[in-house]
Amino acid sequence: METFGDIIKTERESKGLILRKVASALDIDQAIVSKFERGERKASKEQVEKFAEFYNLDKHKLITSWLSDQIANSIFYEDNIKEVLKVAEEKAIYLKTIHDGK
Amino acid sequence: METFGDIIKTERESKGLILRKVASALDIDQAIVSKFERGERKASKEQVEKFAEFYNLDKHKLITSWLSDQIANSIFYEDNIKEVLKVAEEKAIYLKTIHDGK
DNA sequence: ATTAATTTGACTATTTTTGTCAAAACAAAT
DNA sequence: ATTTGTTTTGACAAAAATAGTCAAATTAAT
Repeated sequence: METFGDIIKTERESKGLILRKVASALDIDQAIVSKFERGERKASKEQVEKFAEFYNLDKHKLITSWLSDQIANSIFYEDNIKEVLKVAEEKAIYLKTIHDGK
Repeated sequence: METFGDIIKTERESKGLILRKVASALDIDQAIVSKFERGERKASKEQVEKFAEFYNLDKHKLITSWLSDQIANSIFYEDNIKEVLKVAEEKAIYLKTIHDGK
């Protein structure tokens, strides 16, 4: 249950890199990278992909982590989380079929 | 699997109301109500609650429908929808515990 | 064909998000 | 304990997304 921030922070530390280096390599302000790591700001999908490439992480897994963070943050205060997500899944899969099949 | 828009449109029609009436009762521009019904614009939570009250619908159910629409729209193009939602559920439930328990 | 109802789109205002920067806080090392 | 390196914070401005208003266009009904 790691957040996107946890993942990129752990990865950076395991590689012994400092924020400034990562920031310049990815062309993102280091203050922003710091905020990403602590979940204070939300990265764009493009930025998530940059991190995946830079740290050599599975892009799909990282995006899954990032997307699920956002969804979780948008509904954690609701009291019928499971129901909401169950319905959301049905709808998403339905939308997917008409999207693909269209 | 009804969307929020489907619900409020069906409800309006079953009660034989015209957009203008609903719009004025809820103090929302009729163009916006029309767009809500067709899913072209996203309502705020306050607006969803207004609709629930006006049409005498279960507030939680309507919010569930509205929230799930949004989540579905945000991920339907992903190819691992189920995984994303599974992780999101774990995270949301976790966040809920620290939120409540805090 | 007239009237009524809905939908569309352009426009503005407001809010939210984004990036940038410098200073503050913190940590490590000498 | 002061210097040096790193991370975090917050203020600010620019840019983008969202929201509401309105009138005209379209569609439907009588």
